[in-house]
Amino acid sequence: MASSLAVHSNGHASCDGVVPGRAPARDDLSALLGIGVTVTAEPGQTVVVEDDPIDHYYRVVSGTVRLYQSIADGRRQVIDFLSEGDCFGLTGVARHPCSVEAMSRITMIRYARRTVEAAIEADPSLARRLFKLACVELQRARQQMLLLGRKTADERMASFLLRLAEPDGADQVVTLTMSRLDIADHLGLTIETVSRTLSRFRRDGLIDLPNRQQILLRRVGHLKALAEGELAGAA
Amino acid sequence: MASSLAVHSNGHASCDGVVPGRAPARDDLSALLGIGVTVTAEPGQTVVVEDDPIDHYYRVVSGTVRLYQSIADGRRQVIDFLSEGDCFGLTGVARHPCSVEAMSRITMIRYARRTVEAAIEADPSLARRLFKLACVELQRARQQMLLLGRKTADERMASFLLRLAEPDGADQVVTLTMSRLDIADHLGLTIETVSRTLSRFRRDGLIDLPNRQQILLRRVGHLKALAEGELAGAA
DNA sequence: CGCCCCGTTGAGGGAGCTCAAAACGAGTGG
DNA sequence: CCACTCGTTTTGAGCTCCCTCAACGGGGCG
Repeated sequence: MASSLAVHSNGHASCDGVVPGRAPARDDLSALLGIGVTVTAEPGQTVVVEDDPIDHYYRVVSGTVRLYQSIADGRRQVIDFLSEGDCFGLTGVARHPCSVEAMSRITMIRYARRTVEAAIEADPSLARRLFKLACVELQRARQQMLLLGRKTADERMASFLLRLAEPDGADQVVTLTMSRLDIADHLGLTIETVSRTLSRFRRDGLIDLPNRQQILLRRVGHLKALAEGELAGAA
Repeated sequence: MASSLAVHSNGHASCDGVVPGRAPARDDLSALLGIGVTVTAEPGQTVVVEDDPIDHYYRVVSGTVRLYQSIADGRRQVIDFLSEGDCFGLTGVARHPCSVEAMSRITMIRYARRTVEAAIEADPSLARRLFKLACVELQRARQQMLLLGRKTADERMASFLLRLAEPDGADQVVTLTMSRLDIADHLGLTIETVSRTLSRFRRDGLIDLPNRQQILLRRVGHLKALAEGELAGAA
């Protein structure tokens, strides 16, 4: 299942602890690490396989990737979606906790694990920043645990849409970079439930669906109430 | 809902980023931080409230606590159970991502946030260790996401039992420090489903239930297969 | 044009939830 | 030692939300 990877230098690809760094800390590492190896991959290609030993650290330059875990019969949990500026493979554990797959044609910069460790050695403040990044990721993961463990399909969908929208505005347009299947596997639902829920949101005037990639949030307040579970017994 | 806390010095209590450190790194911090303030709490008392600003770092000395998140109508997701040697409140974010509640009479050592930050300043290697701790936590959180998003009730229960057992042996005795309700809220199930699942496991010879607090694992291999989702279509 | 993939919609079923009651265990007081 | 209470756990019966299975629709591409 692990596919080859279009790498500019050599064909090997592997990474690590998977602490995707979000925007706030984007530049920190790249400045310290200097030049890495540019790597590209095609949609569907596997960059990293779960449980592989960790050899590299990656930073996404363009395109989108998904982090996921899976079990025996193919069930899959999409942990997160990463895009430009996000990182993964920062190590704290020996083996990859997730597989990483390209969702589009992607470009990444790859650094050897030793390079990163040397940089940490050279600049101790780097470790602190990595720690903060990891804490933010942890917070995200825990919010997702609440979503997966205790929210209804409607609440999951609303939470997901609002997270994609991020900067709060009145009429938000959300552009989906992932398929319905990816969304389903991220929210612990089936593709049909995702589709049905979106359709019902549209009928109820919560959103518009101009096309398959875009969603217009019409009643953000209502969606927020839904996401927070405040409309528990409502139609 | 936030209750007072029996604190030896003053009555204030609050903490932070919640990176519970597991056994491997237990001693690291305490050695560096020196003496903290001893704090005790009674069963059911709230030590930290979600979204509170983070002021302290805690280390559990005795007893058990639960970390959880909750939403409007009282639904609750138990993130983790912490016991002797585990830590929480290591900061990387400004506000508590979880509430923390005592499950038994507990003793903790509390350090001011500044103390911890000064220690990090003094010994840069500390940040690296914190980072690794956070990565381990992240890995746990992600495994739980897979469990919550994609596993059946049986698989969740089996996974949970095996995680409590940890050091693999033939006939493992697991002692539960938490109620059925806590288990349910950790596994994203109801108390009834937890109870029914355990009863069925007993009928099927997978476990014994000598009393309400103890579980004897009889067929560990079978439980493992269940936990990994390898018995997807079996009775 | 025709194929294929993805998304949508429909009908029916089942795993787990809800509501309800009984069983159990621990603590308390007579 | 027993009677009583109270909280937790177990068990039962019915229902619901979401899943499964299946068919249809539409856009992209050869």
